[in-house]
Amino acid sequence: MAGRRSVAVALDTRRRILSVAADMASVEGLEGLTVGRLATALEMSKAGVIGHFGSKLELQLATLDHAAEVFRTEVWSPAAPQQEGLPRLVAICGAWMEYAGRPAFPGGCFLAAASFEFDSRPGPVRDALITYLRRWHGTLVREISVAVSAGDLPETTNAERLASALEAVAARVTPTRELYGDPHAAAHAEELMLAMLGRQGLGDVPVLVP
Amino acid sequence: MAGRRSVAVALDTRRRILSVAADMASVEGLEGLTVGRLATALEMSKAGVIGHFGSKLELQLATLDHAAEVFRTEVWSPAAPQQEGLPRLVAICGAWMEYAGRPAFPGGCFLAAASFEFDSRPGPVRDALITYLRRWHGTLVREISVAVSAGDLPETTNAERLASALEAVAARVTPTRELYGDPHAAAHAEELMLAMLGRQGLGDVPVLVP
DNA sequence: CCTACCGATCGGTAGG
DNA sequence: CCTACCGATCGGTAGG
Repeated sequence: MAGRRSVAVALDTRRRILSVAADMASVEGLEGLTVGRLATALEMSKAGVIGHFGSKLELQLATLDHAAEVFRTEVWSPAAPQQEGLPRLVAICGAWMEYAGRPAFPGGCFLAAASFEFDSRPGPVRDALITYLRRWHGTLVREISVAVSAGDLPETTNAERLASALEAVAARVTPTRELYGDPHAAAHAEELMLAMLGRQGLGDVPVLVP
Repeated sequence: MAGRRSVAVALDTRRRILSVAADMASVEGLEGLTVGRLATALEMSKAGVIGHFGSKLELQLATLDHAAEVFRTEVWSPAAPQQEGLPRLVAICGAWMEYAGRPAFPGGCFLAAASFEFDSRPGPVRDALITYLRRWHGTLVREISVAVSAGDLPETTNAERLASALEAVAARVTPTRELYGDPHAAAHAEELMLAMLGRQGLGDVPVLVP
C-alpha cells in the first residue's frame, strides 16, 4: 500500500516536473534549460529533480516526449473524429492554429522552436525530434493523399511539398505574433493554410486580400 | 604609425571574432554561445575576446549585427540592381534561397534561427532583432506595393500578409533540409515563393505538382 | 526526496 | 592581448 502510493506520488511528481520543464524550455530552449533553475521553480532540490531521470539528457528527452504528447492531444485528437482526408485536414488546421494561438506553452509551439534549436545540433535529442516530426509529417501526407484519392484535391498535388508548406506557415505563428506584435497571426495562418487546401486561384488566397 | 596599425589590427581581430562567433551561434544559438569556447576556437584568451566588446551582451549584439550585415550583403545586394517591384522581388527570392541553401553559416539562416530563439525571451538582443526583422519586412512590403502599383500583382494583394508568407517559407529551409534530409528544400521553397508572386491558379503552384 | 559536496565551466576583472 | 584570479552556477554523485 505504502509502496503503491509512493509509486503513484513519484509518477505525479514526474509529470509536474515535465510540465514545468516544458514551460521553461519553450522559452529558453531544451539546451538552455538547467536543472538548478528547474528545481528552484519546482521548490525542489536539484537531486530530487534529476533523480527522476538520471541525467539532463534523459530529462530533455522526457520533456520533448511530454511536449509531443501535448501536441498530439491538442492538435490531433480534436481532428481525429472527422472523416479522413480533406475534412480531417481542415479540422487539423483549426486545432493546430488554436493551439499555436493560445498558446499551450509560454514560449509558443514547442516542436517548432525545437526544430530550429536542433536543426544543426547532433545528438539524441535531435534524433528523437526527427522521429516526432517525421511522424507528424507522415500523418499530413497521408491525409492529403486520401483527399486526392477522394477528388477533394487535384491529382497533381505533391503531398510532400504541400505538407511542408503547411508546416512552414504553422511554425511561423509564434515569431510573427511575438516579434511583429501581430495578434492575428494564428488566424491569418489558418486562412492561408485553408486556401492551400482549396482550389481557388491565388487571387482568392488570403495572402492577397485584405 | 604604430597606433594606427594597432587600431587596424584590432578591428581586423574584431571581425575575425565576429565571424567565428556567428558561425558558432548559428549552431548553438546566441544564448548558447560562450566566451570560453569562442576563445578556444579563436586560439585566444577569454579576456582577449571579451575585451573587444566589454560584455557578453555586447558580443551578442555585435554578432547579431554582423549576421544582419551578411544577410544584407548576400540577399539584398545582388537584388538591388534589379528594377524595383516584381523584378526585384524575384531576384530577392533567388538570392535569398541561394543564401539559405548554401548556407552562409554552418547552422543555417542566422536571423531565422534567432527569431525562434528570442521570440519569447525579452532583452536587448530581442529588441535589436526586432529592428532588423521589421526593416527587412518593410523592404518586402515596399517592393510588393510597387509591384501592385505597376500592375504586376493584383490590386487586392495584402502586402503585409504576402511578405509574412514569403518569410515563413524562407525560414523553414534549414530545418527542412537538416531534419528531413531534403537537399532540394531551398529550390522547392524558391518555386513556392515565386508562385506566390505569380497569378497562377493553385493548380499551377509547385506545392501541387511533382 | 533531502543535504552536502565534487570538478568543470560560466561571465567578468585586475594588473600588466 | 596575456596570465591569474573572482564568485556563481553548471551537471552530477554520495549517503542517507
